[in-house]
Amino acid sequence: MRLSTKGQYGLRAVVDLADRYGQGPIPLNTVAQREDISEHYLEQLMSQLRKAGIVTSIRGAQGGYQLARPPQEITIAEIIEVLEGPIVPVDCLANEDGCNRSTICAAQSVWKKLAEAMNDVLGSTTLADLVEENQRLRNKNGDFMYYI
Amino acid sequence: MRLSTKGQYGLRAVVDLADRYGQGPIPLNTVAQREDISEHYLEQLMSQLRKAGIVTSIRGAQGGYQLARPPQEITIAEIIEVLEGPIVPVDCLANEDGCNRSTICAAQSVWKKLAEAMNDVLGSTTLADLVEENQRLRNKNGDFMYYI
DNA sequence: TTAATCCCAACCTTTTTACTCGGGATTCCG
DNA sequence: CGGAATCCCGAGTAAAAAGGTTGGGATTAA
Repeated sequence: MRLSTKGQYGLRAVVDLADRYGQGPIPLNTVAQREDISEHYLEQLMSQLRKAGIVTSIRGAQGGYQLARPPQEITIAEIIEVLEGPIVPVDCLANEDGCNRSTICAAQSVWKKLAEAMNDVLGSTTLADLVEENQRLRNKNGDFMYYI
Repeated sequence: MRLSTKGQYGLRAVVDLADRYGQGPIPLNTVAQREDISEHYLEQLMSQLRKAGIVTSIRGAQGGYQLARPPQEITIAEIIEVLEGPIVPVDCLANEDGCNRSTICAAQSVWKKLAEAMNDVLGSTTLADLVEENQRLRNKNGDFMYYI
């Protein structure tokens, strides 16, 4: 019932990008350092996110990654789905064919309700919400950021 | 983001017992056969559920397992917690100490909301609800059961 | 006494996780 | 133009978790 580090790292990295949206491409090594994630490993996650259209990349010197869309248009559900697959507690909800017991399995009803609740939360939260949360945390910590 | 088979099998087995609550102990092999689960593997799960006070066992011939309490007093959350650990999407919510980034990590806010939603669903559904659902499914399938 | 049952610990195989490694392709900058 | 900074890609790998299996011991009803 846990996310793997892919989902956790991936979200942190994307929030990091969201925090700097509009400031041009951010090289991966700075994200990796700030978030304390292995750069090479993070690279693999970013590759998936790029192919899914969540971030874009610019190669070469002064290159890096940036969000493909404004933070308020990217939900957490989208990000997690890319990195962890469909947001469902059991496989038989994800596979079109379903499990062979679906017509006789009461358990499925509770898994359906659970899947719905999870998607509600993750689908209604956007990166903009987390950027705002970050702002709030920074203020609370008296750790103000000065932008030039 | 998926339950392991422990949670899935375990719930199915317990629902099976709930369906027969009040009929005395049910031997494990009949549950295993009905639910199509390896008997020895299921045994390990039942052992955990017994130690957690969800089922009781009676040894010897004519023995078996039964619910320790009426179905309406056992939530799905309880069962899943025994078999899968705390119902949280990330470890840093489960460990008392939390992660070392907790004061600066916006991601945690969304994981908290998610954990809450999951616990709401699983904590408000009881085995009685699933027994009822089973009844409904049986009726829909025209598969009536006759009890002697 | 015997068959049915639960109880327990150890072992095993496969898959997944969480990386690391090495090198190639682009692009900016001086 | 050359070199440094980047992203891109595929393979390899060690450790952990998943999903069991095996074998035997303890209890109890009939």
